[in-house]
Amino acid sequence: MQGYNTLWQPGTDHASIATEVKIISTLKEEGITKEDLGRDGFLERAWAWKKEYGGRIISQLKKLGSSCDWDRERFTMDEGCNKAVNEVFVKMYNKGYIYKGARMINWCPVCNTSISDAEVEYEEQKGHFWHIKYPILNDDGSESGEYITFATTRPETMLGDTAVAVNPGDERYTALVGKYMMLPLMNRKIPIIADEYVDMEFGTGVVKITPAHDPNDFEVGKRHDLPVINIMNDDATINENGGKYAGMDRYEARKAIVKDLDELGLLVKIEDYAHNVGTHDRCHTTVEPLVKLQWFVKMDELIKPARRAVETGEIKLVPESMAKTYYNWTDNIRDWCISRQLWWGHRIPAYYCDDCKETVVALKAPEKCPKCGGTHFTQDPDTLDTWFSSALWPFSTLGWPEQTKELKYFYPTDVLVTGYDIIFFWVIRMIFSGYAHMGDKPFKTVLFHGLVRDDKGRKMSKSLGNGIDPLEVIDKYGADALRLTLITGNAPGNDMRFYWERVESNRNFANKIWNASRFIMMNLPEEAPSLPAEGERTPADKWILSKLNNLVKEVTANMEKYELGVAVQKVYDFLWDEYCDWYIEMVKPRLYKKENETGDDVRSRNAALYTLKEVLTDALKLLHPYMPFITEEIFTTLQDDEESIMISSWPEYRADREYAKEEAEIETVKEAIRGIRNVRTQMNVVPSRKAEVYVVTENDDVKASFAENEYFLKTLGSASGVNIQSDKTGIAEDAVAVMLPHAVLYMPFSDLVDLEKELERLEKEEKRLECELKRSNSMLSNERFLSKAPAEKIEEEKAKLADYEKLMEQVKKQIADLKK
RNA sequence: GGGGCUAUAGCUCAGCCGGGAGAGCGUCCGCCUCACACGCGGGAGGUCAUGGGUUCGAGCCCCAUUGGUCCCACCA
Repeated sequence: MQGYNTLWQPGTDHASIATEVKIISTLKEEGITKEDLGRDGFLERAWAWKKEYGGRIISQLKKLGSSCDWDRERFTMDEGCNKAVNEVFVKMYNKGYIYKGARMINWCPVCNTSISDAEVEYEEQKGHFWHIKYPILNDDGSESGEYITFATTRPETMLGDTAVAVNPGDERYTALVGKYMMLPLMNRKIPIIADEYVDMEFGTGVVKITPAHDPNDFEVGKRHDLPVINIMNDDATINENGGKYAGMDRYEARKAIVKDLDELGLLVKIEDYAHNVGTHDRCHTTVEPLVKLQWFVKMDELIKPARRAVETGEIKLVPESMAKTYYNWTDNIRDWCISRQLWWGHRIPAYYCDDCKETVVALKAPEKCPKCGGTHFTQDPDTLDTWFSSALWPFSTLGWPEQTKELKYFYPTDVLVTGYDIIFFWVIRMIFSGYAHMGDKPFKTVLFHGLVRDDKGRKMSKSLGNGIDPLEVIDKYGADALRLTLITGNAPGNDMRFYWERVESNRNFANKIWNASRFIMMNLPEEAPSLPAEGERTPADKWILSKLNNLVKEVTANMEKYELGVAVQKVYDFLWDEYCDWYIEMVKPRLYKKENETGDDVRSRNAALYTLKEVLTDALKLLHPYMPFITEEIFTTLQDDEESIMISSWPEYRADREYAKEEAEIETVKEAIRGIRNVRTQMNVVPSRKAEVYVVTENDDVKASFAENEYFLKTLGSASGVNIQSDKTGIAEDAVAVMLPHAVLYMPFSDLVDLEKELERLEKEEKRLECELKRSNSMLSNERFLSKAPAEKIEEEKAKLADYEKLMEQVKKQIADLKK
């Protein structure tokens, strides 16, 4: 395996709405608001709550044997990381990457706070569509007597209208574009403009534009340089810009305005209309879009190196398909609004002179205003977006801007493992921040995993109550089983559903390994077995070594390609099927001490024990990344050479451990045993009833290998005796046959077997072979296959065909014999 | 509205480079065989969403359609 310098970085905590909301709700129980506490008091409470909450988690982890410690946890909001955040903010501001600008935000008039898009809940409400008309003016300013009609769900916002828009392609209105109209009630002259935003098909194809109170209108207003007239106070009452409606609540004003328009004859009609309205998810008040000054990061330049890094492969995304999503974000990037109207977070290091309102951005509060010399400043009340500090995580947690030795060693790190849902929020921002402030990428590879959902495919959430507490899972089935469940069962970047059954089956696997290890340790002598001489290894020993050797090669390759699920599936199959179900069973007879032991018996037992132990040890190493606890426990008990599996070397592929001959030999024997078992089950033969087995083959190699491994047919195939011969001499005519590519096994079941059933079975086999022969023949007689397919594929197919033909011959002969 | 992901056994999912369809769970049959019943042995079960195309050959590559799902934006 390649070496990694990945650092398990300290836990961090960031400004977050969720935290603030949580704390506010705990305060609510005591009947106080955050304003009652004041900013400092609030932060103090927040810290206390955080510490208690975090402390609970840590004490649980400690119970599970973790060495984590609250004091060692480091928070981004502590002094060290706060310093990095300020440093970055000031640097970017001075370079012109951070600016202040107007932006539409969601405002909750009841909570008197701005809320994030994520906190806006759209609910369908029954409302009305008010159809209104505005009088069109002649060029000299007099009323033309013509009107333009449109519909609105929010008539009160007309007080802030600064235009009316139509689609530029809409022929109905082409002549009107550029003309002016009189805004009723306010007596303001406003233009008729053309903008793509307007949907010709919808309503009358006319939209009134209120840049200060609608996000789309705000964008339209920017494009056409329209004035932004704010008509509302923060508590959603009409302000002085609303003329005679000033002081009214937004809904009162709506009523009054509709009434007044009606009296002027400008209200065309009212229709019922159901539409989605944004509400605050906590108090369900209808949110009010308002224009406020916010801080922004200018993205067009900063994003370039981040896009290039993935393009050139300097940063690798796994799976690669995530690049599509990545580019979709980089190519449609907009300036990043980084200010949040919260208290729990990094406060923006911008200070305003109390006297001249000059803005000073600095690491510390300035003492003297550079413009007027004033000495009193007020810091900007806003905090930074969670992701602003998170974006600095790869280096801020390592002590930057100090050039610490951790920073030198761990930056850039190798792999970031994260969920695909935060490609935009976190991954992209870490990447561009890395290039901007460190001049280098933060990591070389990003490995994306999916999200864990519940068994119905829903996202786990508190409100649904469908979350799974990992500690509960660990309590029931163990941390290893949970880890294995989360790593397997899906490909990188795909979501997975959580099933208790899967955890249980992985617990069963852990149990299987545990029992296998117990069996081996039971049999290990006081003195560790010694390395056997080459000749002391049986074909079975070499077979399992060869299998392990290939496993090491494949698993290593898979892991280096981050195919973690595929890799562990192979280890799982090897340990359970090959090692436990076959090798241990094969080796058992050699382990038990006999009465009159020869030196060969002792040496064979030693070889078996040595092989059992070495194969298990290496397999445990392959499994360790997935199931660290059980593998470490077994490893340290099983051997004394190394202190911990964590620092042991990763197994390596060895050319001298390729035992092709023995592998083929044992596979044939396995095939024979499976065939025997199969026949016995189909014939309903009780396991206690042994049967004589005849191996008929003309091939000397096959004869030799059956001779060497005949006792497996006795121990695993319930054979009373094994006879190896070249023809059917001395075998009952009605013996049951098992077809192998290079031999036929016969079992004289005459008195147990139903002849009809046996014929049925053979005819089924004949049918299967017919299909295979047909397929293989058609491939090999296809000229285009022969001319275009690679030579090795053709050879492979020819060999298969030969095997099928041989088997077919045997089956036909047996059927004929039985029919006699 | 924009952009992803996805469709394979009854269920949940693998399937690496295009070359005879796999696992776990469930189900059926037989077994408490001295590591393990959280187990052992054997079996049944698939038109790889649909329709085209490329190829000697498609679960895999291309196009279209339909269903599921997520992210972003949002309907005057």
